[in-house]
Amino acid sequence: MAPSPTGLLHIGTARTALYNWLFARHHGGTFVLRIEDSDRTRSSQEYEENILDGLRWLGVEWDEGPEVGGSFGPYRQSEKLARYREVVDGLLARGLAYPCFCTPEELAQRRKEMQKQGLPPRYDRRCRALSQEERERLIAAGKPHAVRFAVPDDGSVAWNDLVRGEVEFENNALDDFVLMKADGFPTYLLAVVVDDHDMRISHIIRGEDLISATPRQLHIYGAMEWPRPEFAHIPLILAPDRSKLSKRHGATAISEYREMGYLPEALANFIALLGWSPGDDREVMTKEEMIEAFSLEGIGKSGAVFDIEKLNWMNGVYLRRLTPEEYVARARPFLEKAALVGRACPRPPVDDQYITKVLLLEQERAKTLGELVDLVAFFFKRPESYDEKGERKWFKREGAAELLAAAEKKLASLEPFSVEQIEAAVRGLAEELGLKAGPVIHTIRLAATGRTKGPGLFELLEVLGKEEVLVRLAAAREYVQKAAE
RNA sequence: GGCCCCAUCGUCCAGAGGCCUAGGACACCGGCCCUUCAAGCCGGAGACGGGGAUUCGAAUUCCCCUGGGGCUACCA
Repeated sequence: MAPSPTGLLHIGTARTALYNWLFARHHGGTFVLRIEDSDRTRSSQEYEENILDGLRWLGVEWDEGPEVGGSFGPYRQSEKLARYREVVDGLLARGLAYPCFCTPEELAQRRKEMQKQGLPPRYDRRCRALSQEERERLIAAGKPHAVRFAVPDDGSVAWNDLVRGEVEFENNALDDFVLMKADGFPTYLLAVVVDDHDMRISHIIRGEDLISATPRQLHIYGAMEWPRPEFAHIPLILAPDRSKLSKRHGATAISEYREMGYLPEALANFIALLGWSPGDDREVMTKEEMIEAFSLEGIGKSGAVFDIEKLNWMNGVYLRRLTPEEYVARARPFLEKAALVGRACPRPPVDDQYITKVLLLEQERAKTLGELVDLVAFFFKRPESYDEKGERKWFKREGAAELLAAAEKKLASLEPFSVEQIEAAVRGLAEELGLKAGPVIHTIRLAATGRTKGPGLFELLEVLGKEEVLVRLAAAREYVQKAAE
């Protein structure tokens, strides 16, 4: 797996890494990570860290690569420039590659003209025709140049793609592609081949967007007389409009999902299923199960739309399966980040026990840890307003203020302030008022939380504590009375 | 435009000639449970892009069309 650090770890890249990892684990192979930083203008340390962090967070551990080492390093292309130079010089010496003195500006200009004439925009190979003397003269004169691969005029290249089957490209459809840029950095095409060979890579599993890079890579293997690895091109992850998923479609970085409160195991599980299936109807699977079931045959050929709804569902499943301890440990940082913990509500004291109770009360409802923050906010902050619809339905009712006053009185005398006691009190109150339990419960809920939805009322009130409940009930009562005037 | 790839419910997958009156999951709709929401349970609606061909028989094989996507840089 060889991501280039020119952006945050993308969902697609993460899935490719996951497939590589599952494949390696399934077959007892070695999963190699390499940083493809051959574009020095776009690569950055920050992105590299984001990628490494993201992969580790997802549980995709590499056996060889940056930070862990290995016997076939370096694992960063910027650190092995001399090696690429050596390969290029060999190709140059054998006439399989040639220096090109055309400037990027000239090339762009010619491309534009060809397009205008309705021709495919290709390199005209003019530097291929230069004589040896001319080349030496230009090089001696210090003219900057790139090195291009001399693609044969006819014939074709083909390979048996492990996902797609037989794929073939005609040579005459191929440009004389650049192997080394004028700045001495290799292009992707050269670097991957050299690295894959040096690192003894047996299988290359990558996105379909690189399928057209394959014939050119194959030519380099041929020219170097190196054994070819196997190729498997997996379909792309699509946006809802079925185009390649990109930033304009919303969150595409793994780190963004992490920040939103998705669990790594849920995200990994979901992403794995985008384009792969174990062959049966299993969906929620552990890493071990996926490793066991993984095969390239199980990978589909068509692009998969990233459906956030299903991810949300799956995240909810994982959230609910967490043990209380794990769940609280993972959720807490989100509360802290939202500054809910540590500030606000005077009573009861916001301590570990309180936080745990609050969190557990909402475990079933949250789809993400980020969403959880909103769900539990009222446990830390008194309601500043009341749900509009709820207000119309419960507060504008005849006798709402009286109901709240009666509830205050009744709850004030409870000892202990427990679920059972509260339930008995509230139900008793309904009876006294000649009402069904529903209206009473809903009115109290709105008063205590500002909301119409949430955990069971009795449980919620117990956690909030008597004192706090009474304060809120009084505030709501006053609010209702004032609104009635 | 050229080259390459793809084509089953709205979405993700199952299906590798008869087991398919096409199965599962998300979403959607209805019901149950119930103090609300959520969860859970039960049920419903919903697809083989079109046309040829091969075959006793095609979602599954072949061809054409159509549609979608990717690539087309001294990016990767």
